[in-house]
Amino acid sequence: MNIGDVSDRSGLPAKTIRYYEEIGLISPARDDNGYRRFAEQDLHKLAFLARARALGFTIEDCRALLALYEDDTRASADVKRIARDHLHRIEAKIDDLRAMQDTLTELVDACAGDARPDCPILRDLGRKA
Amino acid sequence: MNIGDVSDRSGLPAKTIRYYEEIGLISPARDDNGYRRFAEQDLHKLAFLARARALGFTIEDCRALLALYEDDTRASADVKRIARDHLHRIEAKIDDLRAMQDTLTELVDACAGDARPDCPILRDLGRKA
DNA sequence: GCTTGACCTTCCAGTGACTGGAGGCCTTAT
DNA sequence: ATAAGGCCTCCAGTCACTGGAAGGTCAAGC
Repeated sequence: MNIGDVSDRSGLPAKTIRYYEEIGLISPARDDNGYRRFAEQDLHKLAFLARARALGFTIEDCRALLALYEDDTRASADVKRIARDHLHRIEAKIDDLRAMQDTLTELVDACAGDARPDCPILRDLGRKA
Repeated sequence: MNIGDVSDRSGLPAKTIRYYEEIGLISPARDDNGYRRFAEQDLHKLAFLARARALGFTIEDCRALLALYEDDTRASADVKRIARDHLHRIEAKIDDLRAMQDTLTELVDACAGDARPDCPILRDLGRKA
């Protein structure tokens, strides 16, 4: 398979696949013409990475997860720790965003949104702390 | 006021304040020795920026909001549009994170987290699509 | 007057995870 | 033979800072 094929089958842009090779997540073989030649195993790794990234894991998390995935002697506790830490970060992020959402919703609701200059949003942003 | 004073009073790191000058959000005066000299008005702008950033507005949103803030002939509709668009992006982001949270919670709960290699998290990531 | 330490300055590089584009080689179909 | 499309590398840009190096300035204490 060339890069276009694995791109289609993994859903990852070719650019991203090249980037993953550059940072050492995958190591596809090369044909004589310099083209990357992907085996099924490479595709499988890319699909793994695509799903891990879709769940919001960082690249370094992905690197660790992939290493564990390929290590038959792993302890599931190591996987779980990575996932739980990531889950906590997501929950913290949600909390932050919810706080912003609450404030913004109030402000947007309070703003007339007409041609007049008076605006509770700007009043809030410009208030003395 | 020197940069350290406005940093303390606005809560923004000195580095960030210099950066805001570099990208044209503020234009503090300069003393003969080259030090930035901040007026109360500069501090007020920085506090405005700090609050807008804390609500998650992008720098370009902040630039637009600041321009509206200083424009007596503004229409509140323009402010409201920026805020509402931003609110929608936040809500979309929350939805994305919640979906991740749901999946991750399931996976973490399903994983024993012990010394054995068997792991539902990795099984999920490595499943054939 | 000198030193010390806390400020302040600019400039450069790095972050994360790509993404876009230039310039050029390779393959396939007409 | 040529044109289209796929592949290659390398460089730059994204966003909003952040860290650090190298050096100028200022106030206090000896």
